[in-house]
Amino acid sequence: MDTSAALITLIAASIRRERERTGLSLTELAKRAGIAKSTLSQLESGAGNPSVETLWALAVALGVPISRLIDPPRPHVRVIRAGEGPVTHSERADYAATLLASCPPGARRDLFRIDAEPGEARVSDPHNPGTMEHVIIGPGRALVGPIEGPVELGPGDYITYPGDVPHVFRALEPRTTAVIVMEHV
Amino acid sequence: MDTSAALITLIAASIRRERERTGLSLTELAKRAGIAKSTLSQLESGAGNPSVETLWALAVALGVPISRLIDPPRPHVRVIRAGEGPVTHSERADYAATLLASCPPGARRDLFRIDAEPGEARVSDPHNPGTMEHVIIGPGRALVGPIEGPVELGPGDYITYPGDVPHVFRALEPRTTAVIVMEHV
DNA sequence: CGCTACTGTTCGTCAAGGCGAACAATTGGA
DNA sequence: TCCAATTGTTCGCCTTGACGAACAGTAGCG
Repeated sequence: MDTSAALITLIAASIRRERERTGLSLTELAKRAGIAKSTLSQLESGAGNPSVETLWALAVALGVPISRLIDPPRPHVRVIRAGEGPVTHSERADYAATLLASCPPGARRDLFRIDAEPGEARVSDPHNPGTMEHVIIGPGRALVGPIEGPVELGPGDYITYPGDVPHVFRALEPRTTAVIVMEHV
Repeated sequence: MDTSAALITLIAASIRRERERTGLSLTELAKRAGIAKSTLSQLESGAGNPSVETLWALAVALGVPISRLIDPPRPHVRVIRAGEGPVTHSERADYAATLLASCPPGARRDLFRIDAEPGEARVSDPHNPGTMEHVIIGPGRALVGPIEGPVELGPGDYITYPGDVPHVFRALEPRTTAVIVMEHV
């Protein structure tokens, strides 16, 4: 319906407004996106039901993912204490992954807390194409990354790598913890 | 261009194919989505540049976020060592936020590492509507959450709350660290 | 063998999106 | 002050997406 369309457009308009000080006028944005400024004008005014191509061009020109222009939100406060929560992938004694925030609804990422002990490297099979993983090491040290080139990381270190190739996590010190953000396509 | 459109359609088609065994035919999906099956047929065949309304209806009927039907992937391995990286919001001596992974391109979230010392509570102004924050505490303790009801958290604890209301982060112990995933709409 | 109910396809029609040009309304130098 | 270069708006024209009906291709059952 035009309610959704209106949402989209308003969001796009607000994003542009934020960068208006940096000289991002309606005309300029239309030029960068390669769409008619008349089209953009109508869009921002709340009318219209843009095609994906148009929306795509707009998102690229704005430097934001299309999702930013579309998907709706959801509020809630939730706490999971250390030691609580569902434990997935706990098939081994030296590696426990706690699922903090699962993907649905409305999100594209899974959030895990890792508690690991030194031992065998844990090798993960490739996830869906386009998946990205973000790892932040807490206390401890670990060897993390694609199987063909893992990196040794210490407390506070951060690494990101494609999740659609085999990758590895191997704790190098006792009671090594980490946070993993698994981002789906 | 039709390359992007083709991508979208192919993805949608493959999602449906996955559920074909559960009786999700093209006709059935079109009916549920409230769009003409001719439209869906052309879409899945790779032709067309669907409007947002159409795509929206399709995504809802499939029970997947629109992002799933659109956004492309991106590969890369990147490491930011503790102490390195751009430091934003470091206006205070007792609170430093390091930006690990910024939102564009292709993502909907910002990833921060927080290093904080006990002191004044850091109050964040509301972000864009629909924003969600996920916080995982590393070493230390902190008071985190919406300003009207923050929660005391210890190592490994996790909390999520809306980012579009005023919220607070106050370290309770020296050298408290945390990981914050800020998820945009 | 039909008959039925379904699959997904292609056709013609209508409405709507996207385009460019012409349009007012502001700003900024010279 | 006047001219130039912006701003974002509104107009007709053309293309194209979305629709519904008619279409061919397949099971499944009496």
